[in-house]
Amino acid sequence: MADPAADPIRTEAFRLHAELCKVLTDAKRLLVLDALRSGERSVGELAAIVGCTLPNVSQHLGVLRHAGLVLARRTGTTVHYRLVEPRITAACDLVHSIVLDRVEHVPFVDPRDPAAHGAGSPSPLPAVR
Amino acid sequence: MADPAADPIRTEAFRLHAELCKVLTDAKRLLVLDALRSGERSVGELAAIVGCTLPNVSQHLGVLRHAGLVLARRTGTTVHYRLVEPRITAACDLVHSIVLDRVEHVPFVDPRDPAAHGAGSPSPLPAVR
DNA sequence: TCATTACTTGCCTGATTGCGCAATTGCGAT
DNA sequence: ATCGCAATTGCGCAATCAGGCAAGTAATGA
Repeated sequence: MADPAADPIRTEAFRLHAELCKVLTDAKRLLVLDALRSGERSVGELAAIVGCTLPNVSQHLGVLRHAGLVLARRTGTTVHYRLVEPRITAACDLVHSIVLDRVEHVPFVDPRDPAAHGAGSPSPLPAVR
Repeated sequence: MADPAADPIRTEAFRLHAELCKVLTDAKRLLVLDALRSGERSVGELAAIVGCTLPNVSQHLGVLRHAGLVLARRTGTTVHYRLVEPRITAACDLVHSIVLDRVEHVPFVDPRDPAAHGAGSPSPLPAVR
């Protein structure tokens, strides 16, 4: 049958792929990656840029570090982070361009607006034909 | 200050970006997207390819459809799905290449192997310097 | 109309995730 | 040694998510 779902290393590759994508599912982590495009940043700087507490950004950096997307370098008491995987940046650019295309056509809706419900569901399902 | 974290539409863009990435955090959904590269597939076919139940793959297709990554076309009783966003495919290729590079250097470890612990954590933290 | 095939949706449960807060570590200076 | 700053870690809570199962819908054929 040559069932593609039965190939263990292929399955494993897609599992790792999904796991790597999980790292990119937080807006703050994406902001961190974006901030690191311009070069090294300390944890404190990143906390200020992202706009959250230092422990919080540190945890996010831990996730990114564990995933091998950033590298830490210590100087005295401060730790500087930098990007190590340019392909992630490229992938983020692609996804981000999709999002930007979409917000272009849908001017802007506040996600907390209770009046905007049912407006964000494309292609429900074809009824006939 | 021009605080980048204070720009609401920028923040919203990254929120949507993160949300779109959430769609890609399931191995089965990635397998579905991969299967659709070669053309349209019915839900039943995809269930067989991915190796799960039909309701399960249908739910995943619902997620992909809702995210605007696939489109459904009905013919009789069967529904055929196809890709609509080539940039997602390209982004997946990039991330997948990273994963493949990594499994190349780490032959293969079963994720359920209890003997392989602590082997998958790169760059713990720089101690000194 | 009734049965069958193909697919979708709803509901429930166990597992995961993000965040705030407090405690801790690591390092430099007094 | 001990104080202080930078960063990390542990813990508990609320929210989200994947998967299985049962029920519902849509179209075809008898």
